[in-house]
Amino acid sequence: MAEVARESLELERPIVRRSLHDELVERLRVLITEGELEPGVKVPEKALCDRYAVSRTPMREALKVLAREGLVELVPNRGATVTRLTVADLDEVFPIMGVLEALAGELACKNIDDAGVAKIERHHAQMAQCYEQRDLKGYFSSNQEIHEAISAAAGNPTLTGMQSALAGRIRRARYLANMSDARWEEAVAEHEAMLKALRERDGTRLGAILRTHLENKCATVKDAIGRDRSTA
Amino acid sequence: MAEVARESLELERPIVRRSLHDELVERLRVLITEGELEPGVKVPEKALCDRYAVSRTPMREALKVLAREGLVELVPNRGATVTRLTVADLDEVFPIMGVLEALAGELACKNIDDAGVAKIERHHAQMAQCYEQRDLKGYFSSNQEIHEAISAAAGNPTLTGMQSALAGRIRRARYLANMSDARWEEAVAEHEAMLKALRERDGTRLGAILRTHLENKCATVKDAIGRDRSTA
DNA sequence: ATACTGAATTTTGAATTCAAAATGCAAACG
DNA sequence: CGTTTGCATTTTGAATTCAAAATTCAGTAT
Repeated sequence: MAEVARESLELERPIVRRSLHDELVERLRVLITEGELEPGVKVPEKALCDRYAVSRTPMREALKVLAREGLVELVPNRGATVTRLTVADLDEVFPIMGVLEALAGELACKNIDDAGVAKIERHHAQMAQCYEQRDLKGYFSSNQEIHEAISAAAGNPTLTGMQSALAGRIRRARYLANMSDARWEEAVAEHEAMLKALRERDGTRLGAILRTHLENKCATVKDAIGRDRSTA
Repeated sequence: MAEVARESLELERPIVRRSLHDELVERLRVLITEGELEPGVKVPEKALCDRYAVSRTPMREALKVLAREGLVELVPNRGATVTRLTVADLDEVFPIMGVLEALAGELACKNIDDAGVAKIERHHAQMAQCYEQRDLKGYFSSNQEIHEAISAAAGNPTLTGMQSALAGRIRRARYLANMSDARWEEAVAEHEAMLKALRERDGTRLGAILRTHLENKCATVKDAIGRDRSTA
């Protein structure tokens, strides 16, 4: 009978059909953060429509969303431009990132299990190795994974979402090429302290470390931007 | 000569012509926070288009933006529904609000001038008076003005924007009708402490007070929601 | 009577169309 | 020779149109 068949059917997650505009939001975000669309330039709506073979409707919906994220600026009747990243922007964004990461750290200490800590330990080891080899690219990559892992461990999707939105806004500063040896060493030391606090589940201390870590990072990035006018 | 005329022209702020979709975002936000569009119901796209005499294009753009703000949920091919506000949501949002307000408080202490403090003192007096008269509506109103004034004094538009987005998300809980006398008294005491810290420009203390203030508020709101199933 | 089937209707996503605004450009004027 | 003015072109905002998907509902079979 029908009953049996119905109960034997497992509940699978529904096939995710994404809307065009959702897809576009992601694609455009990449274009901007990767630097293909440079700060200050007008977003070529028509050209992008051709490129992705979509009409202007979903493209414009995507631009509205990106505007809200702060990646582009929408001037009525004059289209979209990629927002410039100024030093003032960094001074606005980094302190916020700081308190959000601190909160994430606190929550992570409350919720994380040993397996979670172990995972972060592995990322940390990876990062330390990159530091030894002066592999800046690899260092940044595992560094990001650590911060994302902490955020995930906090178990607060809203928080994680806000963090990634802010991170996206400043990622464009391709400061990757710029980090003094002294600062780099300091950053690694800060990460050691983080890991220790996390092992001990000391949320307050981890939060404080993360916040100053971000403050220092802000100074570093501002410094890099000051030298490289192309991002401003 | 032309020079003279040109220099005599003052630089005025440009006439703001808002796009339809921008206007709609605000209107819809009000509909949702004021409760005309109740949590859980499907957003009647067609009806709203008729109501505001616009076509579906700007309406859908507005819904995309609201979805990103978390006020509506967009399911592909199934339209928009007003997001329900669950206790879990509050547990996510309030801690974030807490650290953002704390940061705003810290920054405000750094930047605010005496006139700014005086303005907040006035709101505070107003609020205290409402408390004496047990005027809950008025109390909430001046309460909100105080928090907004602190945020404004922080001088960080990004921060203020994030705060108002989060506030909008939880404002719908019309917990206005629910606040125990004991909690109310406590809240007023917390506000007294805030004002004192602000007068003394003690950012760290103000931040800490704001954060616990929000934590307490969260407990109160959760309590109210627990009783009133219509919001959940 | 109840549960399934399938066609009609409605709703949604996206392309196209249309009007208004901005931009570019060249001719006219000082 | 440099400005300014008016026109043509392009770009933008919004309405309309069209196709695909979901929903509704009547009819059928069990």
